[in-house]
Amino acid sequence: MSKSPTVYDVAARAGVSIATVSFTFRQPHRVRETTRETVMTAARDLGYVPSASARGLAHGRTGALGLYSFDYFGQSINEVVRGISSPSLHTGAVFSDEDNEDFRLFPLYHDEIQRGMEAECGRRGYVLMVGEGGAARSQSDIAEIAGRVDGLAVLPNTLPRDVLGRIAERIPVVELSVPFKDNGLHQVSVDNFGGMKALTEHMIDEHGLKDLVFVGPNGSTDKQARHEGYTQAMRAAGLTPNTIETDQPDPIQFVDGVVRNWMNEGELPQGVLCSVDEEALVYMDALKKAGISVPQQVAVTGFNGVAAGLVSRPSLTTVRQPLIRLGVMAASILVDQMTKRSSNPVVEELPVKVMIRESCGCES
Amino acid sequence: MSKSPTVYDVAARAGVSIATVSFTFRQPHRVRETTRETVMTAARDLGYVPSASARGLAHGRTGALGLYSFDYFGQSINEVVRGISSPSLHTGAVFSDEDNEDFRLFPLYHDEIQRGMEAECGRRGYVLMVGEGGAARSQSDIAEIAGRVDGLAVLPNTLPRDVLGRIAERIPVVELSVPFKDNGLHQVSVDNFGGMKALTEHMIDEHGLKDLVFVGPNGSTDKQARHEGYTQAMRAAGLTPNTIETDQPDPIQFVDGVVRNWMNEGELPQGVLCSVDEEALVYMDALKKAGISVPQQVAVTGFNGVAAGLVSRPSLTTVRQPLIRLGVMAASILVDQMTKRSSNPVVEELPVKVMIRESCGCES
DNA sequence: GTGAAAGCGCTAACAA
DNA sequence: TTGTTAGCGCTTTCAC
Repeated sequence: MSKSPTVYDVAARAGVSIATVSFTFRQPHRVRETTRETVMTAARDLGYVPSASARGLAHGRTGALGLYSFDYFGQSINEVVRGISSPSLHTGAVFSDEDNEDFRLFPLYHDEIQRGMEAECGRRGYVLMVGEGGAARSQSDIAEIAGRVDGLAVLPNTLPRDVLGRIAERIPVVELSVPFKDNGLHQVSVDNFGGMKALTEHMIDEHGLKDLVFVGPNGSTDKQARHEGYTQAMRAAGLTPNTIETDQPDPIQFVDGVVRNWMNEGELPQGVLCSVDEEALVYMDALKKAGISVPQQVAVTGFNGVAAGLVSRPSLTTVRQPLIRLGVMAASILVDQMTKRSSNPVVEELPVKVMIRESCGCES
Repeated sequence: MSKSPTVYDVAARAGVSIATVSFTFRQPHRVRETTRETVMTAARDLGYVPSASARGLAHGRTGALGLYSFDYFGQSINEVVRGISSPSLHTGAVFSDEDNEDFRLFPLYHDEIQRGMEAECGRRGYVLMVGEGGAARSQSDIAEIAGRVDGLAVLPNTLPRDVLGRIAERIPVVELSVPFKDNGLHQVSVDNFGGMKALTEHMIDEHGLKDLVFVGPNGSTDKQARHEGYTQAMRAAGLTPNTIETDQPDPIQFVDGVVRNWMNEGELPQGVLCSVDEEALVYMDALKKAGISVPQQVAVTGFNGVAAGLVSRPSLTTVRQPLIRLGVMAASILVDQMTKRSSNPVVEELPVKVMIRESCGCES
């Protein structure tokens, strides 16, 4: 924690000017080899670490990209960690570190997106800064991260539109997983509609199921497209769409109730198409608890393709998003835009893939 | 991307000096309310976002904490993402976004630690910067992140000791998940030894098993402590420890081979104690494929407590690490150290909890 | 190939 | 309460 050595210290020790020190690091080819070595040695001896702040200030760019995520559960993750609030599954997220809380299914897809960004950042010479918060955050909070990066990727339901717009005036901003909106921002999403439509068709065509119910929270942007895909496939087959909104504070309990209700009424659906994997896992559990076998009596499917769906029994038929690639693409767009900024926003829609596994009734 | 407005612009527009603008943001109570509003309005109108670089430079601190992770598979995640290299399970990590690669079990515990740091950062007014890389990274790469943060948390097997030491001279550094070493760095780890010992004892005492084999990669620091716990519990019960190292390029294939071998020899162990959950899941799969039932014929256990172990069938008996809390603690130590630096390194060992589920033979 | 010097945008004394 | 001013550490012309 002693005061960090600066270019001045290195320069003094090496007997050169600070410009030479700077050149040695930034444009090594411009300094004579002997000089370079003298400087490098001095730097090493001193334990010199260039100040990113100073560099950023002088150079006009920070060298960092930002990923701004929703907070978990529409509230600060801080509170969740403190155990103040009860977990919920809306966002596909649940968790607590409490010893007696066993259930923790994070929105794993967020992690994968981040990983993609991280990778692309590394490749393009940037570092990644992560932030989180809900739409409620104040403008100054946002500045906290926007002022630190040269480009920003944001997940849905995080920053209000006007704030995003303001940030976008300074640095490129890409929205992830949002349905197309012509709002001037760059966008990267996946084919939620097509994926869900294909999956629904699989259930109808391959398994001959007719009574298929779609379950999922509403309000979430990309889930709407999935719902659309489901609806369209059902209609095309002359079937009646049927939707249950899981938008409840305690999804596990809610789903148990739904299943119980089905049994009381004596009318189990033939298949439950969930808008996210985590939800599907909950349904599988609830059905199992109720003595109903999946997929024999009721088929269940998810969406996203998180790892948990691979190890579940039965393994989960789902639609896999290229999450890593989403992150890679976001970072890539940002970096590209920083150099040659295009007049029109870049809009990418990545393909998804239906992953047929066991829970739909196919032998895996 | 138009040039960002600065304090000067805001000051001009508000008809005040730049100091007043600065005060308005940093010490609002020190400016008259009317002035404050004038300034805020001007700032909002201009879309002013303070430059973190300039602030960091002037103030002497960046306001960011760093988390430096291993790269996945001992190589750059970049290559992994590009699909250049084949996944491996050593680090509990496997993955690919390739459509035809279905197997992706990330080292989820890393994500949870990060989440904890993120939460604590938010609470303490910091942002989180993430970086990754192996011991092979050059010093300048490291500066890339070390020069940006006020404190750094590092996962094992990332930065070489001497580099860490050099960084620690400038900013607090905490090592995560390392067995205690008196190296002057702050350390946060969990009771790997005790956890594995307790789990082994459970298998011996509750299930009456005697032929228990420990499997896991060697080399990994915290796995050694787990191995120790296993060994000690076995010895204490008068049993002979037996270890298989899974340190292979293709763990799935390797494990299949191990199982096949057991069958050929006709000597299945009664229990397989894995050093990480992901490995346990692979063993369960391999045993299942070989027609061996878990836990009836062979019990299997893991370590870490990742979410995948909850949904697997049978669910995985394991030892849960308080991962979030690890991250929280790391960030907390860093922030604390920045203000009142203690002379001695802070060394914390967090407790773990044995999670008895189905794969050990207990009815869950 | 190297040095001198002018900022980059902001903070924090110190003055007023 | 507000303004003036001197840096913070580095990059980058422009001379030499």
